Amino acid sequence: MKSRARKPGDGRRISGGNVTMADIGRLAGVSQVTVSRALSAPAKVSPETLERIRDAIRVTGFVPNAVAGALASNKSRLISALVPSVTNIVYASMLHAFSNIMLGHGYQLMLSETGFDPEREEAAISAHLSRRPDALLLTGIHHSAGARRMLLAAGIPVVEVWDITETPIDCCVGFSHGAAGVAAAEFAHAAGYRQAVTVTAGDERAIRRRNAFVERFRQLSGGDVMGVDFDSTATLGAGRQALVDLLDRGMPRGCLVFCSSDQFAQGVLVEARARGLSVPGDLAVIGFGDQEFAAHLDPALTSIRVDRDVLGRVAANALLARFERRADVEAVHDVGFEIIRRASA
Amino acid sequence: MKSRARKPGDGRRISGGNVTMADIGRLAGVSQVTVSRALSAPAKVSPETLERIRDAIRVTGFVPNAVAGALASNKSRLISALVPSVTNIVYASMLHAFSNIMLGHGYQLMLSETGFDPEREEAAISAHLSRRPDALLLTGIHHSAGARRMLLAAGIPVVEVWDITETPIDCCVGFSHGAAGVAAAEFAHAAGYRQAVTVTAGDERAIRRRNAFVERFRQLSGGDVMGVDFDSTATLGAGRQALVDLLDRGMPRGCLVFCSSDQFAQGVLVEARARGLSVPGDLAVIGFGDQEFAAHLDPALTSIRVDRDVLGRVAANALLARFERRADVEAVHDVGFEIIRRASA
DNA sequence: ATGAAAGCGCTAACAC
DNA sequence: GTGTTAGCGCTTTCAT
Repeated sequence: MKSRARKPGDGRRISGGNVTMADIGRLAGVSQVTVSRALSAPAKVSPETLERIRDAIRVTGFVPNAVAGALASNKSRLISALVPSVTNIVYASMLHAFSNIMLGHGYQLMLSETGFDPEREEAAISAHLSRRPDALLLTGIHHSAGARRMLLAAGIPVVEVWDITETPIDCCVGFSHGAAGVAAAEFAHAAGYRQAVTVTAGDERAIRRRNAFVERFRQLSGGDVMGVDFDSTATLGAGRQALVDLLDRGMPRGCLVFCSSDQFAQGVLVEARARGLSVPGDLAVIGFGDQEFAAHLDPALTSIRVDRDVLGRVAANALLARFERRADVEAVHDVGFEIIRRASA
Repeated sequence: MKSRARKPGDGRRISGGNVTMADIGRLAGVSQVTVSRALSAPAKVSPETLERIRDAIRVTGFVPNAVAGALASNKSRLISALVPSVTNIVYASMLHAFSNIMLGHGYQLMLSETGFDPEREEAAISAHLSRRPDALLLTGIHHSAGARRMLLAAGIPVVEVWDITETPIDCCVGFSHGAAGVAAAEFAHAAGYRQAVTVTAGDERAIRRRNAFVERFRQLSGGDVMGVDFDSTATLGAGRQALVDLLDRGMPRGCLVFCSSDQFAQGVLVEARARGLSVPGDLAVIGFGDQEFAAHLDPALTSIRVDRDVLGRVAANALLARFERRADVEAVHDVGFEIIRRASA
C-alpha cells in the first residue's frame, strides 16, 4: 500500500468525516459509484441495494465530501454574497430573504463584508472566485476594473443588488437612487417645505440620493441646501451630532432634514426632543429604509421604503433562472421604492 | 486526446476561471508544481521563474482553484458559522467581529441561519460538514443528538457562542443566562421594585434568563410574576402588544417589566407613552442587549449589555489557537454581562 | 530549484 | 441496475 499524507500506522478510523463512498460501498457490497448514485439518483438503484447502502451510511455517520463532488462535477452549489455590512439591517434582511430561497434550492452561502470599499470588494471577489461558487451576489453597480474583469472571466451568473443600471455585469435588481432623491425633493416641496438640509453617510449610493435630492430641491425652491457628511456608516449618535452641527451652522427654522438612513433620522429626532424643538414644526425629518422603529417613533418617521424581502427574493430567482437557462427573467429589475409619509415631515 | 465532460470541439478558452496551474506552467515554461510553489512558497522558486509565472498569471487572469486545493490538502480554509438569524443585530455584530478576524487569517465564511430550531441546525450542520470546513461556530450549547454525533465525528474545532457550559463539544465563549436573569432580579429588588412581569421571545436562552429572573425575584419579593411569551422573535410591535396584554391582565402599577430584548423594551416604552403612562413611575422597564438606541430612548433604557465584539473575537481566537495547537486558550470562556442602569428602571 | 508521480473523493461517460 | 474507467486541479512526497 502506498501511503502519502498518512504515515504508516496512522490507522484511520472509519467514522464521520473520514468515511468515503468507497468505504460505504465495501460495507454494502457494491461499488463506489453505486453509492454515489444512491445519493444523487436513488431511483436508479434497486431498493435492496439502496437499503444496504443507507444502513452503511447510518452506521458510519458518513457525510459525503462535497469538495470532491464540486471538483468532479464543476458545480459547487455554493453562492457567494458580498454585502457592505451584515450589521446593517437593510443588507441583513435582504440576505435573509436571498439565502432562504437559495437554501431551499440546495445552495449554501459564502459571505463577505466589503465595507463600501471597492478594493476590499475586489479582494473578496478574488477569494470567493477561487472557491468556484456557482453564482455571485454583489451589492451595488460600481466595481473596480479588476473586479469586472474577474467576474466576466469567471463566466458565472452575477446579480448586482440595491441599484440598477442599463449595463449590469450580468443582471441587477434594485432601484434608482437618483429617482429616490428626486422623489424625496418633490415630496418635500409638495409638502410645503422651502428649505432643506441633508445628513449623509459615507456610502456612494447615499451620496447619489443626496445629490439628486439637492439638485431637484434647488430647482424647485431656489435656495441653497447645506449638509453634514460622514465618511462612516449611519448611527443614531451621529444623527444627533449632525443636528447639533446643523443648528450651529444656522440651519433655518422650519426646514426639512433629508437623512440617508433611518438611524440618522432617529438621531435627529432624539436631539430635537432633547432641545425642545418641535417636529415637524421647527424642523421636519425624512429618513431612508423604513425600519421597523420608524413607524413607532414620536413623531412617527416619514421614510423611503425599499422592500428588502422582494429584493432578496428577486435576486435569488434571477440566479436560479440563469442556472436553468430560463429567459423569463429580465436583466434589469427595478423593485422601486415608496415614500411612507408619517408625522415627521 | 481523451475527452470526457467536454465534447470534442468544445474548445476551451484560456481565461479567468478556466485556467489551471498547468496552463500557467506551460506559458512560463515550467511544470505545474512550480506554479503551485510560486503561489504557496515563493521563496522556494527562483526570482526569474517567479517573474515569468507571475506574468503568466496576470495575462490570463488565473485564479487558483481552491476546491482542488482543499481536496488535495484536506484543508478548506473555510469556516462555517451557524447563527439563529442575521437580521438580529446581536448575532450580526458578533459575526462581524468573528469574520473580520478569520478573514485576516485567510479564512472565508460559510453562513447559515438556524432560526433557533435544533432541527434546522442539524440539517445545516450536515450540509456544512459536507463542505469540509476547517472549523465551525455554533450559537448556543443545546444541539440535537445527531448534531453532536456529526460534530464529534468530524473531528474539527467547534466553538459554541452566546452561552457557556462545563461540557462544551469543544470550547465555548459566552455568559451564563441564568446568572443574567438572577442579576436582573437582584438589581430590580435592590432598586426597590416589588412587583415584576416578563416579556419573552421564543428563544431558549431568553426563556432561561426569564426563568432565572422569575425564580430569584420570587425568592426576594414573594409575589407572583406573570408574563407574556412569544414564540417568535422580538419586535418592537410585539413589545407594544405585550404591554397591552399585560395591562389587560391587570399588571400592577409600579411594576418592573423584564424584557428578553431591547426591541420588546422599546415597544413597551412606546406603548406606555402612547397611553400616557410614566416610566419608571407607572412601570419600569429593563431590556436586554443594550443596542445603540437604548441609551437614546426617552426615558433612556436600562439594559443588560453583552460585548458582542469581544464575543466574536474571543471565538475567532479560540479557533485559531486550536488550529495552531496552542493550549493557551481555555475551553470555557465567560465574557460576562453588565447591567447598564439608565432612567427606565 | 525543479519535476515526476500519486492520489484526494468524487462525477461523468460508457459498457454490460 | 451496476461496474469500469478516466479524469476534475490541485498538494504531497520523493527524486534529481
